[in-house]
Amino acid sequence: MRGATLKDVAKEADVSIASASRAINGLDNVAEGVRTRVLEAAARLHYIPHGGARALAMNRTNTIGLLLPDIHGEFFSEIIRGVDVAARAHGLHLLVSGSHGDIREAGVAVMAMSGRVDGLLVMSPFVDSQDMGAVLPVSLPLVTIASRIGDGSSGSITVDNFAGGRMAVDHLIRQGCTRLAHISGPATNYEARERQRGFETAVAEAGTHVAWSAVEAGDFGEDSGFQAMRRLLAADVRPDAVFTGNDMMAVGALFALKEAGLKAPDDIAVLGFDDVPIARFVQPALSTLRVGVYELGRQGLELLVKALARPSGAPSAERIVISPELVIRESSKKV
Amino acid sequence: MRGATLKDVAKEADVSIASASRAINGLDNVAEGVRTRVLEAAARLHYIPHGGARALAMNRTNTIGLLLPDIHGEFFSEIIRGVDVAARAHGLHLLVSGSHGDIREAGVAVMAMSGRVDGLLVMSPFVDSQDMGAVLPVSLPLVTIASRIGDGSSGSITVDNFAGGRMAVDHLIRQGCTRLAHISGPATNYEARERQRGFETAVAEAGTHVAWSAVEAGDFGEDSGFQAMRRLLAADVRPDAVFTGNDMMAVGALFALKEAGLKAPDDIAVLGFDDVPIARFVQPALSTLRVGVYELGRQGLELLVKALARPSGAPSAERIVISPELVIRESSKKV
DNA sequence: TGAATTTGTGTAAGCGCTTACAAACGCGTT
DNA sequence: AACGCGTTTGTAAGCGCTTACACAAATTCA
Repeated sequence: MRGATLKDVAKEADVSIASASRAINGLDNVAEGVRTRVLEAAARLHYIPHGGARALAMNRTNTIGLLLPDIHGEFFSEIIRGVDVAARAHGLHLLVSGSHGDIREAGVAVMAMSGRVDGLLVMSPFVDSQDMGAVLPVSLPLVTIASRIGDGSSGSITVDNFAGGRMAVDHLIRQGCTRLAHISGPATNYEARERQRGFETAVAEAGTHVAWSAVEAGDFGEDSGFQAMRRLLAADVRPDAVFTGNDMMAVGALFALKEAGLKAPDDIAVLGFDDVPIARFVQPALSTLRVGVYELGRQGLELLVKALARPSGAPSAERIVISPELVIRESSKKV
Repeated sequence: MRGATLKDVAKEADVSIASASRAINGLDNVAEGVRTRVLEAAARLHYIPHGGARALAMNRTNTIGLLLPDIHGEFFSEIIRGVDVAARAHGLHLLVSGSHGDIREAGVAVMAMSGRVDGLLVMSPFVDSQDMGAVLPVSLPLVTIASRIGDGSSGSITVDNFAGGRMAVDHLIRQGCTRLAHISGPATNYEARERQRGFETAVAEAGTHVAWSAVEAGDFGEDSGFQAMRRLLAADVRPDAVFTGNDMMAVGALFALKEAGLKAPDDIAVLGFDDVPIARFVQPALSTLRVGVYELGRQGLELLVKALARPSGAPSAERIVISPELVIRESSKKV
């Protein structure tokens, strides 16, 4: 049972297809009689407009494409939610594509979206995202989220990870810690690198306040945090504070601490990054740098909507930078 | 800079638009010379096929619509991920629409998807979802996830919440508990009702094994679990085991317990439902009934793919029922 | 060598919709 | 009665693509 088309409705109402279209879209240049006849016919036939066809004819899909690296965990759920809520407010739909391990895959996804979306919201945390520019269609308005794609022509919304790294060190020093360690995220991740850079910069600037510092490699996964903390504990000199590249690694680190019979924050203060929901529930509750992920998604979409509204020769590529916010819970509170 | 069209490519390669189409789509009835000429021209012009137009012409969008009640929290993130991974494996795209408070909204979303998707994956946990059938277009293949929409014509994948409720009671009794309480989910939620029904049925069947039982109302939110547990504790007779309609309420209940200076499982055993990631991290680690949410999404899509492959007069509406799995952690371990 | 294929290519008719344009129909004016 | 005007309507040309069909060219086979 193929759905009825506008042609069917027009025939049923005994008017031209053009009039039917006008009536259905509520244009005002239609006689009342015709309008009701068309609307009744449409109802009778269970007519539902064909979005695809309409999009083709109007050259507007009312859909935006959302490209994510990997839809895993609370982080992405929040991004999607932020984007979805904002999109819905603007009457836009969401074509989502996740799980892109690398740029090539993302490129394929972009191709496939071409002609189905009015704009693109892209999150690509890979360090080499620069090259992404080559893959993206020039003709589509684009906003990047927390990515390094800095081709300038696109809008972007990013988190100030560097500042976050510095805030972490400042906080830890203020708690009286002097031996700081950082468990870093994957080297291929731009955000992870920035956080680490913030850490290192702040440590360097702190001068004598920091007696010792180290960086241990992790990969954003809980277990890598666990392992890294173990290594830290096994070494000659132990840190009295550990700042991790994200919350999940902090959770892992907390477990390693417990395993070693140590306690946070008394023995070692622990500070995460992101403020995922779990952070509130672990023991001790995890101090962290909150990133308003929902806002990231929401504002990202708003930015894109603005870009869409602009005449096509979009000049001003707006940029938003969000600062992380220090959330002090138990795991880092020494005083 | 509008993107190049097939026509442009054809002109550039000096062939007919039909040949260009064939070359690009890799059909075999094209001379090698023509093929390379077209491909080169396409590359030169940065041609990207217009998905929308192709969909219209072929009457196949390679997109499936995903309708969710509300994209919140880990649960939905996992569903989306399951669906996305499976979709990608089949070369399908995902048009996602979330945050549907009620059926009317969902209906609007469905309309908007019409003509943009080949099939629909719907999750609508509302008790009155029966009526949803009216809203859904008859012409589209449909699979429901964890919903009550039982119009028979559609495939479905559901969780055996009733069985889960019974398993909860069985487990609690086996731990030696005799005074069982249930903190229920919202009455408007079909899954919540089934879990409760399982609880009540099992209690009734347990005869003298259960000395006392009660049901306290919650709404799936953490705080409602907290409040409900408080009420339970304030009453004359206290339960020695509490089974909650989902994990978040269990988490809230755990906090209420802590507030009252009581301990789980020693004073009161606590058992949740869902096995969200947080369950592993709370103190004590939460026992729960695991629902393979990722699998729910993945298999839901697989079901839909099967339905799509079937000739349009789809007769067999396949149904899958997943049983929850008891995950015993600390919060319910008395022995 | 001519007929019967087997290619390869172009023409054109859609897919379901919107929308410029022109035609048709009132209507009040002169 | 002829005119201009504003309102309704239908005709038709797209949107960018696929694909049935027809036709020409390059085979093959008797």
